[in-house]
Amino acid sequence: MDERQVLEHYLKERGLKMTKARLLILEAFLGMESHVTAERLYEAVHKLDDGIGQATVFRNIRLFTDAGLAREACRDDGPRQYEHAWRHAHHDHLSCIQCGAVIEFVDGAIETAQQAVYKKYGYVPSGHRMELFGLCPDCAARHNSPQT
Amino acid sequence: MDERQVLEHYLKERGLKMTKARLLILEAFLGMESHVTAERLYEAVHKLDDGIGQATVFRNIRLFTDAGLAREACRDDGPRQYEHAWRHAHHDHLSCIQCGAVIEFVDGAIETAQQAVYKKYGYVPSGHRMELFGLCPDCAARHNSPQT
DNA sequence: ATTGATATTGATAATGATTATCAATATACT
DNA sequence: AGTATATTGATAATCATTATCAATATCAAT
Ligand SMILES: [Mn+2]
Ligand SMILES: [Mn+2]
Ligand SMILES: [Zn+2]
Ligand SMILES: [Zn+2]
Repeated sequence: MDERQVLEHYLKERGLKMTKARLLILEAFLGMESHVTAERLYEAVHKLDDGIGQATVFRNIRLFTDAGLAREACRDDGPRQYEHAWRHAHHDHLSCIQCGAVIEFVDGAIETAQQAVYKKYGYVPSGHRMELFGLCPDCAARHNSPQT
Repeated sequence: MDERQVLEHYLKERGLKMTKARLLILEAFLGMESHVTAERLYEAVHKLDDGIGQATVFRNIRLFTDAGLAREACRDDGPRQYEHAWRHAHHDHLSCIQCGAVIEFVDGAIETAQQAVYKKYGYVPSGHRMELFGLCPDCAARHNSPQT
């Protein structure tokens, strides 16, 4: 089952309709790298068909999220960021506060410890978001030897 | 060194001035429980002195953050949330997606594992943010027995 | 205490991101 | 093809926050 089929199934299931715009936005999204903002997605879509309004892009990336094709990535501030969710497993982020470089990772020990926290407080897990901030190796080096 | 002294020190250090409004907003903030929004802080301040504008509240809670008296709490969406930072150690959040109940916790195993992740990728740690989502015990119970 | 340089304030406009509104149109069943 | 209704694009509205700016308060030096 590929992304288009997932969407078609999701739509049919609740009486929604497939449209030219919807499909185009999906294709644009699939062709972009992770951490896409609605604005950047709109720009990409606009190149393929300049008749598509940006409200439609906002509406549909949101729909894709409900359908399980996209998910909101960590964002500290600024516009919402989306990443692919279909066949893209959960992961957390390690971000450089200087240059913005982002590493995606999964750490077994952390995931296990998180389950223990849920258990301790009697909560039923539904998901989590974790972002580690720091200086990437390059920025750290530049930081320690400013103009040597 | 109490909060007021911290602020005074921070101000003097960079040629800024202490004002009536500034002090009032600080006192209001200190008198409120964690996870305060600028709007709620403004309401509290307004009761003490209705001549204080809300831009001033926005400006000063931001200043407190720079001064190390406040810090931004996790927020998924909606207005920015602040919590006390002076003599309030780092912690993470476990939130109920149904009723919004929030538990603050620190887990040694997670903190240790996070350091290992930093090391693995050669990043210099500067902080992190983690929020676990789920159903609190009450909401989970209500969810399993809707109207029994 | 008076002065003077300047940081601060309150009111309000502006911004940025997202959502709501709505008439026109496209879609998908029959 | 006909029909009910979901969708669209344009645009207005909303929400949280920041910028602008003239008037005022602060504070270190006289
Ligand atoms: Mn990611
Ligand atoms: Mn907290
Ligand atoms: Zn970097
Ligand atoms: Zn709950």
